[in-house]
Amino acid sequence: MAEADLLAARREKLLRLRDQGVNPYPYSYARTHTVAEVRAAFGSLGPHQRTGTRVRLAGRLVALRRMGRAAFGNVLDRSGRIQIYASTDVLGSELYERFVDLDLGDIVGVAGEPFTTKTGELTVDVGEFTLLAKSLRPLPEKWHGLKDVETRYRQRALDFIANDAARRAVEVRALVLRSCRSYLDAQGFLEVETPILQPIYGGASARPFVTHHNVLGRDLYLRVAPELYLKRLLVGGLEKVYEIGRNFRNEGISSMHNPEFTALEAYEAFGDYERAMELAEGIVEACALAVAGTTRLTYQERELDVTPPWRRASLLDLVAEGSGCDVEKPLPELVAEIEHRGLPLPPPLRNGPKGKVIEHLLETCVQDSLWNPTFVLDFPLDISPLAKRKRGRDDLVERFELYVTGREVANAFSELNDPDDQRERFAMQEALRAGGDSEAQPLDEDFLRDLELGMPPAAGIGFGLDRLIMVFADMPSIREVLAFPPLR
RNA sequence: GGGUCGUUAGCUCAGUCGGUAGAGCACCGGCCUUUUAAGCCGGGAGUCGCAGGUUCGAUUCCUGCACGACCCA
Repeated sequence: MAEADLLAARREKLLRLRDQGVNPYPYSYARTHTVAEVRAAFGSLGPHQRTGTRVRLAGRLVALRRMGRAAFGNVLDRSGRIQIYASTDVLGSELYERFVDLDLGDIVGVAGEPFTTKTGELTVDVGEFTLLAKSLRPLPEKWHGLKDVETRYRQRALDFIANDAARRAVEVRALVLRSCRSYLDAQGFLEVETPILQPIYGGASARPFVTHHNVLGRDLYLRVAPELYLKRLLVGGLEKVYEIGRNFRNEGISSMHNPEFTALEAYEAFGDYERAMELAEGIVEACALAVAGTTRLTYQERELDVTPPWRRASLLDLVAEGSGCDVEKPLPELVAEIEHRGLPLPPPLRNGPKGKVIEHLLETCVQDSLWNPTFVLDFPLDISPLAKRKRGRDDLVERFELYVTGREVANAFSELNDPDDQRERFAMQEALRAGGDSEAQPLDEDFLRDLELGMPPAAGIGFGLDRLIMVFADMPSIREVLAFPPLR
């Protein structure tokens, strides 16, 4: 039937119900049990058992199998789906006819006795039912469901009705956020909120979105990271702070990138990046236990073990091993060797900075192999303007990136707190910007002034939570873990 | 930005070496009191993504565009 006819048929039924005095959109329903609660209470019965009790369920009617004067259906609520049974024996013929006149997709309340069928399936024998919301549109196919990716993303509510995995991803996000908060709260951290609209952006190498404040008459940036504000809280003596919120980076969309993404940043005074590693292990372990009950997971049909402690490897060692290149060479010689070996190198990188070349080698020759959690340690100073120099190496900083399933999920430093060094780093960034690097970080005088007050040495870490959620939700694309993915 | 693939009924998909299209589910009617992708009988349902081109004729071939997926930058 054409879609218009399907819609018209439901509209006619809606009118008919109103004529019969039925309110198709009543105000509330006193539910006593979710589906999961019914299963928890009665799930262990053998076949052909009655319970002698009555439950009130509410949810969406997602299947209806008529057999003359009896029918089976399925009701789906937040916690799952359960079979229901309706018969003229219990309802009488008039109510029964009304029951089987329900449409797939209708939201209903049903009250009745849980029992088990001859096959042992837990079923609710409907004694009363109430239409709670008439559905005026057809549902996707019951067996194959809704598969078309474009429709799934454009009509996400329909996707959540039809696909359990889509709903599960929303739940996993909530579990991950809750676990991060519980872990950090238990460690004595304070959850804070810092500006999203910023007069100067900073804290990450990225191009910003620009917006405009009419009353102030000035442009503002959507933050690319909360880092500089969180550090100013450290200066202010808050000592252990974290923020969970949206960052915005003006870049493309891919299976790993979304222009707005959820970040967790945590800063702890008096620690260094060793402490940040402990935090990373603790946070991920807590999430794994909350979502899966174990730290031995499966991601995309491959085993993934996130049990701490994790592998630690130096960036330069990994890159040297993965690319075969001598990364201690000066930039021109390194570029020559890369090209001699036939490795890809985007032309703009040939002029450096050298750190970007090494980072590129990490991405192209190493990262895919970093499946179980791996701390990649000690980054080049020239691409790390907010991190403290590595003890004993002037060209490196105490910084790590955490890789899981071949993807970067976190980035952490021993935070730079020497205001004069920080000013020099900003100057290096300004020079890069002058050289055409649109992602270089702008100098922030207010931040420097606060650093001059004295910021305690500190561990700092930032997680891309969407990517972490992908791991725990076993999803291959960031769009699958966004309730409403971006659309063109 | 580049390459490859895709877009057919509400949904999931076939198909047409160029002659305006099919199935299952869903929907409508009938039968059916333990089904669970229920079953049986019957029925209706399509601008074949959009716009051009070639052709007697295009859903099919060609070009462009839109949207999407994957890969590359």
